[in-house]
Amino acid sequence: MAEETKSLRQIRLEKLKRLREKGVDPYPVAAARSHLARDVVSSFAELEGEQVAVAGRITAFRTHGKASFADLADASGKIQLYFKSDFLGDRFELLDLLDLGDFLAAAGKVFKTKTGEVTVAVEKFDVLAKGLLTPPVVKTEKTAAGEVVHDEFADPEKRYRKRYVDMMVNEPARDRVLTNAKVLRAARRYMDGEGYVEVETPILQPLYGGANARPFTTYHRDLETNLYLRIADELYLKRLLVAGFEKVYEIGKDFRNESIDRVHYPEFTMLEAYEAYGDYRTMLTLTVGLITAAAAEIRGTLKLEYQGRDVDLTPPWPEIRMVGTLNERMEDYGLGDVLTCPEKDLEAVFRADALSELWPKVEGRWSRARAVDVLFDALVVPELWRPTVVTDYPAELSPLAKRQRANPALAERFELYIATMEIANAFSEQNDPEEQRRAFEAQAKARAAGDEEAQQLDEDFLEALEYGMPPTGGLGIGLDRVAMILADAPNIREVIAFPQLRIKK
RNA sequence: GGGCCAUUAGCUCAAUUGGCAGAGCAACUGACUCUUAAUCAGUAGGUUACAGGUUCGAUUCCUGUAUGGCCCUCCA
Repeated sequence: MAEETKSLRQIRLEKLKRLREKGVDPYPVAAARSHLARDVVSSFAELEGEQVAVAGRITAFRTHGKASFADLADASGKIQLYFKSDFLGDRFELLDLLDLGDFLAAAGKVFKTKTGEVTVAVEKFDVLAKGLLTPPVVKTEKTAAGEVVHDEFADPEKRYRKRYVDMMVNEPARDRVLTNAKVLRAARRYMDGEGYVEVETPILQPLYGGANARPFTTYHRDLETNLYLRIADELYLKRLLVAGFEKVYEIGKDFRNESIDRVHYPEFTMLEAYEAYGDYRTMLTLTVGLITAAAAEIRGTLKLEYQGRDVDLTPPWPEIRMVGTLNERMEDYGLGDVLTCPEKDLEAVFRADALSELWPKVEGRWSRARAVDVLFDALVVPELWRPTVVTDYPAELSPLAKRQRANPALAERFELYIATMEIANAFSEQNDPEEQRRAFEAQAKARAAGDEEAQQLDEDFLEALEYGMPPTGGLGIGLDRVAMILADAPNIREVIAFPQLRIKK
């Protein structure tokens, strides 16, 4: 600990000691509170002249000799306190022993100052928790142009490492985490309202499946076996459809052992839902309903701004066909259809100057489907700003989905993109055990060829399918990303309360 | 894994060509009984991320390391 920190802390320790010498308990068990800060302000008309008791953290002091003002912040907002020696007598001197960051309870009459600020004229106050460390002092100035933040606690590393300090002093940081909580609540409310049953399936799994990703591995001592942290809930939720459940959903963390960037985080929150007798169109209706309901509930509008650009969530959302759109975009290369053209021609496209930078993405694990996926990601996805539903994915990229009857090369599947982020992914779920086995075997082949993210063959899941699973629509929604959109968060870590950083040695 | 950039007081940031490391906020002392980035006067606070190198002299130039950010790569 730096010398300077020690001395600031030392000063506070001495104040703590002096409080105790004066018979003040700096850490009492409980506090009486009659009103939230915001409610005192909003109900001023009724509360003027009435006694209130508020409690919170001291965020500012403005002393004037025998009178002092302080700002007291609780979860609802801020209220100004007015300490006057006439009201407080000997207790007024205790103010010298208070610091920014301390928790305080204060009781007194509500009034409005000369300058019009709703304030509590404190007649009695109690220390609730003495702080020993000095929080960063962030001040906001009200100007004609709006609020200006001074000395903002803004260093990304400090903010993420001491997230409780970040959220203590930066209200927007707190709000983004709160928005995440609201998304969870809105999603549950919507799914429950649609008659879905919320279930829990294993996080520790003997085999991982349901997505293409590298897992985290752990070891169970008593079972004497390696287990994986799930990368998806999918295969267990489908077993529940075999079991006789018809509408199930799960909200939980999935774990994928990949790097962190603006939109990816190794433990992220996924909503998965499965509906018997539904298909991917059923799940699209559900997705639109859930996301618009969440936006309306949390933001009060469907017309949002994300990172300075308008995002209108008003349905219907445009639909584009993945392969069809790509074919249009690739007309200059004279391929015709990327799914049926000679594979050599498709490969040649990656040698063309304009696309040569994409070659490393397919080199070494070439397949037509992968090539199509890479091209779509590079050429089309960056343009998908407004909510866009993408259909007609190659079946090969969708091993857990049913094939389209009219065109077996394509899967019954959609992905939803908003602000170029993949938000949702849904299929008509494969329920033919033999088709499913073939798809798994193709994955096993890709795996053997070096694709570390290809899926494993899950015999128990296949056995479950052999008992019969009804035709089913399935859906996954990345809830952190929904929260990003609704919180206007530039980075997925902003909506996560305690994002992981490298351990500092 | 690769490229670029950053790291100075508790917090936010300066420091000219390589020449005594500064300011605001916070803290401390004092003044002030309606302030709100309160104000005014004063005081204290530093291993310039870490380890080396070049130099009479390094916050500054060089090398390495650590951590972080952004952009690539991979996952949703």
